[in-house]
Amino acid sequence: MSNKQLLLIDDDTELTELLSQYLTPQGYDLDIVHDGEAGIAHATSGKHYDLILLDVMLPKLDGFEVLKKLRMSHLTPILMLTAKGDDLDKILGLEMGADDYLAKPFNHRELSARIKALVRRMSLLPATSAQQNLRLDDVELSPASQQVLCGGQLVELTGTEYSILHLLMLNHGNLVSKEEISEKVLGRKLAPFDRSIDMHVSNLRKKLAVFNPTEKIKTHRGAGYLYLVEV
Amino acid sequence: MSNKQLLLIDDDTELTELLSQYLTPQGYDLDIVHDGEAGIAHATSGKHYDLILLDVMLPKLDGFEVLKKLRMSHLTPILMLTAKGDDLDKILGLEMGADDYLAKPFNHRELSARIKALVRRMSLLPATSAQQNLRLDDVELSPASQQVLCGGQLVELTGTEYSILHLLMLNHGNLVSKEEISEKVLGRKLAPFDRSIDMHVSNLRKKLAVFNPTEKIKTHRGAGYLYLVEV
DNA sequence: AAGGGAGTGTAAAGCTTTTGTAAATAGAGG
DNA sequence: CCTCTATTTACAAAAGCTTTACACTCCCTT
Repeated sequence: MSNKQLLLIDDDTELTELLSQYLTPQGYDLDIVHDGEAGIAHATSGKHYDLILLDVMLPKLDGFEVLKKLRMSHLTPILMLTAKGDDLDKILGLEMGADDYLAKPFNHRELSARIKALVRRMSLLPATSAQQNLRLDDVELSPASQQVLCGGQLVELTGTEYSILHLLMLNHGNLVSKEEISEKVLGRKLAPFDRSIDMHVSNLRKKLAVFNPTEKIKTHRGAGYLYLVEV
Repeated sequence: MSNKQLLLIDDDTELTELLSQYLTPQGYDLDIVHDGEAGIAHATSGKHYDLILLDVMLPKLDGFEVLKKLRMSHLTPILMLTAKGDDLDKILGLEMGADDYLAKPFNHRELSARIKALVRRMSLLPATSAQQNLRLDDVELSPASQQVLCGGQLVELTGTEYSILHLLMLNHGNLVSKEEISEKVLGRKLAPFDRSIDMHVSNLRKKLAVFNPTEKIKTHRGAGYLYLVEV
């Protein structure tokens, strides 16, 4: 299982065939689908992908739509491919959350190098922990299903609550500022009188307290929040 | 959150000037150097950079050399720029550890989008809790969680108390004036009859004494405070 | 050695800022 | 239109910072 798992979403079967032949010998396991809906289905199926190669021109759901939907829940690196050499496409793609962009027709070795660079970058850092289940005391969070169990009981969280809990748990024992939560979870800068984070944390505490009244999220006034760990 | 710190290494002053004008308003702080050696010097100076923009054609030490040297010790994302649109160049750069590669002349918006993508990707990773814990005798201070343990027990400090203790511990054995405390911790000049610092120090002593009655903060009348260390 | 001013310790009060949370509102997706 | 979430609003409560007040201490002066 040391092979890197890639998901290729492209309707050009000639190209996918070629890439498969090219990338497989280099130590990649390639899943190939030919339309946007299938792409989403695979990417969210629970299987872990190290990288997603995403074509822009796709049947059913175009690449940008796929990107947007995936980014709502997944942080998997995405490299976009497009037939158009159009700059606007690039910029849109990158600003919407893609990690890299390559215009067709591309040099296979460049694609390979870019894949390698992205995978290397991601694996150098504890980013993989973002995909792993997290368990702290009686709270268990599973990124694959986006579910949280507290003492074995399912806790019904909204997407945002889940993301905040995930961020806090990833950084357990470390202070996480509201600025950071806002930028990483809500994707925007924290505005002066924005109380959203407070509300989400409040709701999160309320939901967790149903199963275990022990306070897990500590407030550091003026600084942020901290997920407590047993010492 | 504060501005992202970029290091631009390029000998083309016209271009660096242009990029500076283009990127600064977008919320980046740009340090610019014009040769490879200075680039290495800056990158390894201890200052944290979120991203390094590196030209290939450089005086003294070319971009690939800089890349190779930097990668021996640093994982800072590197985006390479080059005048040649040569695919081989790109591949080489990426394989040597660059994270992205852009050929000149490039569209500024594409550069901006690629910078944003890299910075975004990096900042999604767990916060760098690089700051080191400080431990003096039985007092242990952890910058990551902004918590203080005394004899293994958590001491509940306010933000200001924590900051003052941090400052004193950093300068343990050295006198720290009230002026300095006021400016570094409270962010203002010490006013004539301001007793705030005295109060904070008083509270700090009181809280630390709960766990260990040994006096740790000594007053130097008319001069400041001093964190005592065992000899 | 006594007196007194300046600096310090600290309790308590006052004030400001931040946070918790219920409730209203806005918005997305059916 | 209904439902589920996210955000905004509003207000109370809490926490923290500063000010005030007064006792005490150091040290210089006489």
